[in-house]
Amino acid sequence: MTGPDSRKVIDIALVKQVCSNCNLHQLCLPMGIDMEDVERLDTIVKRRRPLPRGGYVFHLGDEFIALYAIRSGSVKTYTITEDGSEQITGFHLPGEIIGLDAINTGRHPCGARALETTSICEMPFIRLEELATTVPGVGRQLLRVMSREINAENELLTLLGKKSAEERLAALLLSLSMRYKARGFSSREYHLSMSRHDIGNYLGLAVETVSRLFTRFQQQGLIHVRNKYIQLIEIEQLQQLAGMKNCTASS
Amino acid sequence: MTGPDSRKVIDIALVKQVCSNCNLHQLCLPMGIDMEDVERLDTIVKRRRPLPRGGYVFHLGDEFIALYAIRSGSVKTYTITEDGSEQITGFHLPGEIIGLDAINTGRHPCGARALETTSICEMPFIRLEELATTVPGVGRQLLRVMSREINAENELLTLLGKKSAEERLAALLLSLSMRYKARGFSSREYHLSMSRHDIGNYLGLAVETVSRLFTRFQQQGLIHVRNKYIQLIEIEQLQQLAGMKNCTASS
DNA sequence: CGGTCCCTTGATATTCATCAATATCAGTGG
DNA sequence: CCACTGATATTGATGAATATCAAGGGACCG
Repeated sequence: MTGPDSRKVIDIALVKQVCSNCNLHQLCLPMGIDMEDVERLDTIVKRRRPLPRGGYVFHLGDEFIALYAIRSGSVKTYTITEDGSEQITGFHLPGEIIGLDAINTGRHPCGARALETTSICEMPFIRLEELATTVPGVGRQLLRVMSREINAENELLTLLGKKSAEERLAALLLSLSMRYKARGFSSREYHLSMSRHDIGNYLGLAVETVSRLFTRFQQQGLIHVRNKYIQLIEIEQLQQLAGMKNCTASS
Repeated sequence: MTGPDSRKVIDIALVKQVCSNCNLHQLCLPMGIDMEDVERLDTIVKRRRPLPRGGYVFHLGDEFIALYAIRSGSVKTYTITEDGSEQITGFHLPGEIIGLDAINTGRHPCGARALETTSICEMPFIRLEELATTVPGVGRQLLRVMSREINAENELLTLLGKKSAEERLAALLLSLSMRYKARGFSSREYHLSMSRHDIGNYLGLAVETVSRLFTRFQQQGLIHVRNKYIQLIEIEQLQQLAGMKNCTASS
């Protein structure tokens, strides 16, 4: 740590530590904002030390101070029902912003925990609002991100309201696949950072059902799973499965 | 209509046609914005003629031009899945704002139809954004409204993911009750503007299940239903039912 | 190397959807 | 006012999807 090139190492680390150099530019808050303004955004973003698996980004009921962007790793957000059981409301990948649901009440109505070692960018909301008044693009983008969030939840609603267990799992696997792809990772294989339990919770299914579906999909040659590592073999068939169920012989 | 006091009648109608005099002030966009600024908001709000039952506020896929506030009546928003079936994503009462999910893509990812004769206020989004840059309160309130929407959807997610049919219906009835109350109507009795089919669709249940639950609740003396008119008799028991299921003899 | 959590698999139970028949309601026109 | 029509709602019988219960195997961690 004190060798001749330690300064250089630190420099590289620092360079990576700003929005303008972040490869998630196109997904995160800076999207559609020009360079000059991104630099102003940079001044208010704080980086926190990496969170271990299971660490809290924020707790349920915490006072709302900041929005959080995921830099690397993954996070689950969840609420707790009156009877004490947890409902996971989302799995979040790098470039996504969490905490938006706290703006309304000033307290976090959900909690957020890291599913693996995770780096977070903290954006104090007051500073962000200030910035929004001087930089119109920031306000606009903030609205867009929130709108996107509403869209995502609408999709999940449809999933939980109308779809079978099969369709739900296929949809989740494909959703993760597409989102990893958008982030420059493989869309054919990835690491499931969440437990089977979490998947079941999120999809409104029992753990056992999820487990059975994994084995069945594998037997059908659609996927290949080995613990947390998954390969999607027949993506098209999965899409069929996720989308339309009553299409065995018809249409 | 052409009697001596017709002018007065018209005047009253006109007076009611502005945000500053709207009794939904505390729920709608003007919430927390001071009088002066509300008047500026007034200048961009357009009132449309009342929509008949079944009329469209906007269609699925329509270009996004404006947000819409409900002035009176009620509206359902819905998406259509790939296989053509509809998923209702919300029932909306006076004071609520719809269309927020279109900001992201510039197109409405859901449709919106009146459940009964309904009056709507149209707020062109460009004008609203302009206003937000000059009046910070407007931008802040817009974010808050969106945040509230995300919260509402999170609750629905929990409902669809974890709760039994009984719990879901009880929760919906109570939600409507509370929302009517906040609008100055009775929380003990109200008019169900949506069909049983819509209720089932929204809650992820078959129509028949909804119907059976209504009769069962009635037999248990919890409610009294007659067609679309409903009275909540045992609100506390309904809350029990909506919240925690495994509490018959235990805890 | 032992403990604990996580995952898988099988047997059974339950909830709710589906199918089918009737009943009721809201219009429409005779 | 009444009969007629289609939409909407209720009710019963049956079945399928999925939860629950129970037990064993495997992975991860100190």
